[in-house]
Amino acid sequence: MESGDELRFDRGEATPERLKGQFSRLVGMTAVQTRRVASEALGRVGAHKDHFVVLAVLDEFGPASQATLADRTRVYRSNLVAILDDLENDGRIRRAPDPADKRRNVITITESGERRLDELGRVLDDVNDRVLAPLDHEERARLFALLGRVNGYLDDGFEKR
Amino acid sequence: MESGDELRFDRGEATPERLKGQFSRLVGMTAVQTRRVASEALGRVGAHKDHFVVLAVLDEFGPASQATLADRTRVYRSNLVAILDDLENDGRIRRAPDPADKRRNVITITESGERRLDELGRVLDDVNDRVLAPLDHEERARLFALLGRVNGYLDDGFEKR
DNA sequence: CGAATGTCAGCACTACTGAAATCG
DNA sequence: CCGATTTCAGTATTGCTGACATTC
Repeated sequence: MESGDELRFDRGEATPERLKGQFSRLVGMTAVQTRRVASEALGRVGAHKDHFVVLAVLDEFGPASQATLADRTRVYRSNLVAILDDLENDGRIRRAPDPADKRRNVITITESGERRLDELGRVLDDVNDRVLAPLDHEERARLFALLGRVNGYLDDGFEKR
Repeated sequence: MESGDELRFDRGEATPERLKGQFSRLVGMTAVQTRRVASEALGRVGAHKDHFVVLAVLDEFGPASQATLADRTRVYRSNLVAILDDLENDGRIRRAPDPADKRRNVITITESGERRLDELGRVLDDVNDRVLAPLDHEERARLFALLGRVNGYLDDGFEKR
């Protein structure tokens, strides 16, 4: 057996350590553990992952209907309803019927929502720092770039629904 | 504002694109999509993610009790039962009471199980190739190394239960 | 009429907890 | 008696589907 290789995912007949070559397992375990840290930290301030996502795209793209909000956040329209209920009850967003199209609601972030976004952003930045602690600045950038390319490819080249 | 950086996850006051700097979101979305491809491919041959994992560690570490098998695979003991039921019914493993300790079962992979392992390994290798298509050989190795370090850190430094 | 929108109800899957029964 | 092992029952969360009423 040849040695020296950091990791083996190349097609060998009977690979000794098959598990470590499985990307689905590696990325899956990392995601589960990262999610646990993130949702625990968010839960401590009474927030949910999607609260941040919705506020972030509202801040970045401006007011929008729930349908386009669902597209931008990748949160399903059906699940978005409860998230917006939460945010509305806390005064983080406004949900007003669109006069131009009575089917739609126009969702707008409030100033309270902007503050909340900053708060949640700090919480998640801290989570990032803790989870990515073993990597230095440059390595984190490389990891983001590589994962981002895989993710983008799965979105596009793999056909959407 | 400096430019030219591929991605920004460094702490800037009001980062314009906050979403793209969130590791939890990036790794989460990638994991979900990768899992979909993997479990679809495995489902086409009537298999489950954990079937492969269990067979792989049995092949690598040899016969073991369900408890140690659960530790090695990171499949919960409670969930492991059904997985072993499946594999046993298909003749992929043998489950025999341990004479030395009547609480335990000794799980052993059969020759049919070895063949199944090879088959599932090929299926998952193919999934890897399809999911990681946008990355060349070297980039895949880098991604594995980086993700592996984060994952290992979350296992150790973050304490286990 | 067909299509889009917000909403609700529910399903599937995964990760996880708790407890009972058996045995060391 | 305490602890470990297998098993079962059930929970929580997430991603996802389908249907319905309203409106374009």
